[in-house]
Amino acid sequence: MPERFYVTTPIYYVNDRPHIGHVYTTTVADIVARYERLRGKEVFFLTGTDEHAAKVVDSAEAHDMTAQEWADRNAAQFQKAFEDLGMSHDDFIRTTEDRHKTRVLRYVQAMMESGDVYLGEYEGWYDAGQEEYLPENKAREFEFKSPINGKPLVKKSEKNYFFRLSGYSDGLLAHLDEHPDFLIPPARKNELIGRIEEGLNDVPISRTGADGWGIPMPGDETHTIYVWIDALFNYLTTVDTDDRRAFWPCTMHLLAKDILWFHAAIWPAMLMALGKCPGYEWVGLPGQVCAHSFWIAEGRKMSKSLGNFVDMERIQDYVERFGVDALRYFLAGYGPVGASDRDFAEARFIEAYNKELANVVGNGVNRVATMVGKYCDGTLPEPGDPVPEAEDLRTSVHAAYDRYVPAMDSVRLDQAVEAAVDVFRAMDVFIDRTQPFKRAKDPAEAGTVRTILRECTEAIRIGSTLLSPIMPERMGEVWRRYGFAEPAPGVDSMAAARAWSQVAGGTSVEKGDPLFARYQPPA
RNA sequence: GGCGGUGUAGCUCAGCUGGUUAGAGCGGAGGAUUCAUAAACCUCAGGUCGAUGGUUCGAGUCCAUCCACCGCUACCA
Repeated sequence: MPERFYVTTPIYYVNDRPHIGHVYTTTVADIVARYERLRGKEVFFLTGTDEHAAKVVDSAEAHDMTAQEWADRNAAQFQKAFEDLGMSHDDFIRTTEDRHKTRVLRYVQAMMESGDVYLGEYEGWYDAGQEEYLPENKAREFEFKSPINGKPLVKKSEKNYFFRLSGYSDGLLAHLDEHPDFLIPPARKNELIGRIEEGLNDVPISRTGADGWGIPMPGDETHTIYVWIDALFNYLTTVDTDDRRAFWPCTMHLLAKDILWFHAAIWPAMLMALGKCPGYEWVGLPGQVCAHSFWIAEGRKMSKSLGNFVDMERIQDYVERFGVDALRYFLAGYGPVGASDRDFAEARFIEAYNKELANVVGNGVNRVATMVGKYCDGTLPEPGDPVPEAEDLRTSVHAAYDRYVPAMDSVRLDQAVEAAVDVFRAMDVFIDRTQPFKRAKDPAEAGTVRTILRECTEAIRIGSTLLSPIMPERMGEVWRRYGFAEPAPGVDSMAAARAWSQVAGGTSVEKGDPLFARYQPPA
């Protein structure tokens, strides 16, 4: 029975246009999913759309559509974007689907019966645009206008259903203490603990006047389940089926830092509450919440007012110029996976592309293929005479491998990428030291040339395996050219790849076009 | 206001529990080579390690204070 691995992205707000933020989180999830599949695990990778916000109704009206039509149209844009980028998600959940709605109802019903959801009264300043209440002090700070769109806040008092978050601060703190890796990066965990220790209030989880859009509170049609609560449950509803239930608890939730509180405080508390209900004993807490930071665009914060979002059009432009895999490489290697924001800047992209992908990885693959072609008639030779420098190569490659695995396991994609590229750097150094191209002129050295090229081939096999979750298409092409076996599902191909001397001689090696053609900026 | 973080060569950053002349990559300069994508290779950076004051035989590396910026959060108006 293979180990299971369940990874999620947030479900994306269907009123948004897909942009670099969505693409980034989903790409990171995709890389994690591919890596874990390579580890031989049974992976379930989920993404989707969050559709029950009241603003969806407004936007639909503005476009002369029904809310459902509008949601359909926009959800399709996300689906297309992820499809175009080759994401390997196993399912795409939409909160307007019956399979989601029916289960959310059951969960909330159960928590009402257990007393963790109760009817109470809430008074506050409501921001209709954000569908959020602001506490009195906060509202005053913004002069009773929405901090987002500047529209006046509305003083509202209403009966609401509340979730008893206040009852879970000890439970949350204990969980964070017992599971040090529950929330990464560590800086976020400190923030979270600090905030929990300041005290937790119960949170309203329903609103009124939703006009039939959204999921009604069980037994009270006048209330609709607050969209955030509805949305969080997607992680559970999608796998709450007989054949998928074993994927719960979710292994990893990936998300951006702005929605950390919902995922690392409210969501786990809700799961604790639900897990106490009869029939839901199987509902445990997710293994890890991984909160990355933001991309900024060419040094400036992305904002609607600046209109400088890196949108799909711009992303497509990068894909056309550099390829999807190069985009993935940049996102992984230079992205805000840690606690600080990163700059999506063309100059950084081109530098990474030329210096690492073209000059090191692509060039290395090409370099060896050419030599095999010239010195061995394009056929991978059997090893020949010993070459002492090979020991250094193996040591370097294994050291890189051993840095890569823990980096991937902790979602430090930047470090993982660097380690993987180091394999190719080590191979370059090895070639420079041993100079097979000089030895090739001396017939007495034919045996060492064969050995050198075989060693290089091993390095390429291992390096391409490490890079394959990040650049599946290009690394697949390397495997094809060199005749390497494709990783088989269900076995830990990553662990197996570490061993040396796995490539059989006698297979032909194809040179092919440059893997990553050097990019010349238009002068 | 509180808590936390960051501030190291032109740029992007490494520097774990304090210890020989403070590192890498990129950019820039020179050289060498030809197996490779006009690329890969070698050499070259004398930078108050944000500021000041401490602890110590010895501090980017610990302590205090201050400055700048960032994050979470509170409060006042």
